[in-house]
Amino acid sequence: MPALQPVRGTQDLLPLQMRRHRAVSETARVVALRYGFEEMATPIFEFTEVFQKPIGETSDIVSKEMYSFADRGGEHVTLRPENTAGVVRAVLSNGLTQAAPLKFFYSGPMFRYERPQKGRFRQFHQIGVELIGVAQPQADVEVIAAGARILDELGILGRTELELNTLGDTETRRLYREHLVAYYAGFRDKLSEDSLRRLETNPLRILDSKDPGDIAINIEAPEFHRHLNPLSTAFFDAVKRGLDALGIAYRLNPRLVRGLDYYTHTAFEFVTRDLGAQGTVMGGGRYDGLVGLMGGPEMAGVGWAAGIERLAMLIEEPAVAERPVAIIPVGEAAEPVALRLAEDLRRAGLVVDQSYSGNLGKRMKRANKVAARFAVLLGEDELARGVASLRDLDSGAQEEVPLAGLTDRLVQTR
RNA sequence: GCGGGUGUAGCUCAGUUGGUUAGAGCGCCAGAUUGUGAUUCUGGAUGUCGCCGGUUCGAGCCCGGUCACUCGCCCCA
Repeated sequence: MPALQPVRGTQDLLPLQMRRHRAVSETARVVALRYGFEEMATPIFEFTEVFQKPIGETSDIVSKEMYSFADRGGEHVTLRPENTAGVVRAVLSNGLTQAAPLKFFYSGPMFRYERPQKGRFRQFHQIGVELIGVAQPQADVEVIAAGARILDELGILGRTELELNTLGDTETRRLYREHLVAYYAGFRDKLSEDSLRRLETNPLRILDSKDPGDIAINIEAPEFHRHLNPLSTAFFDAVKRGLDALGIAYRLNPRLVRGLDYYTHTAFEFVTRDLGAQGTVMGGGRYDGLVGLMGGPEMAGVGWAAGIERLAMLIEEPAVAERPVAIIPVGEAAEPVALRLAEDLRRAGLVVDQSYSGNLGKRMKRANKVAARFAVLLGEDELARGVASLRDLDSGAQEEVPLAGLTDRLVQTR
């Protein structure tokens, strides 16, 4: 039995779970389309450099979580750990910068070499939207609104809370970072090991530390909002006003930072308490500067990504699609008739289940197992009279229906 | 990468201070019912006790290692 195991951190999506995934990605796709985001897809692997610089050399993702390898031609490629960099690469590769604003929706697998946990996998799936080429705060508001709408249509908006913060523009961020490093430098002997490391890699992260000693130090740390320049403040105010106007509730969280280097201004996360340690269900923000960083023109951008597995764990069991009609031939002579009838019904759009062997009792059991709504019984005596016995499997009522009118009859009962 | 917990049938889980043929429920298969399912009754099959090694007369149980899952840290979706 322990024969073949899936690779650590990967999982099979059997029909039960696949239905949940499909419900999430399909709901998201339909809603995103209403907001004007068009579906697109990029390759699941790219040249390593596509991710390296944008995400940041010091980020956890690039420094220790990427599936990178040299292919047979010696090219250094990486399984995508996230999709924003890939989308921006596609924009540049296809010369789409002239067509801004660009609005994209995507859905697909991502790969990170992390320690698996509840709601955390090495191959996982994300849905996401990107709005590229709009520097106005309305874009942030629309992107967040689309996310909230999707969560709402999935029936889980009430189980999440929107946390909001601003990272300021590039200038603000650079100055604040300098202040922070200067402040923490005075506590080198008191900071936790993790935070000492963060001081080198991403000092903003120290603000988010859970270490009691760090928390004490953080009380006196320079406050970010005091370093925001007027432009950044005005931008953030406009985003908040927009959300207020739409009635989208949020909680300001000055400690909310993003793991990826390319974020500026708005940062947000929809979090839940229902998934243990992996509370973030959707996260994103503004990334002005990313397009330029990747070699394109200076171009604004804002977007989010959400984990399909995490969302799938939160939603109600999706209803199974349409219940099938079970075709049950009795005797050799009925087999070809049943085969044709099944085709006719399918052509008419009905879901049809066929049984392959066994006596009538066995085939009825199968019909029951696949949750068939009706069973169509075709025996010698029915054939002789050009009829079929139509059995309602819920009520048990059974009647004879002329074969010629069977399709119409079943289509009407859908 | 660090710390804790758990691995027994397809699934959920019992299994006494180490003791001889390892159990239950559900599911599965068959029969009661050779043209009528989901109910009921009767019967049946299924295990490298996660894996490797050690201790012991004897290991599902104790010890070491390993793999997987899981919870927390880290990080994030």
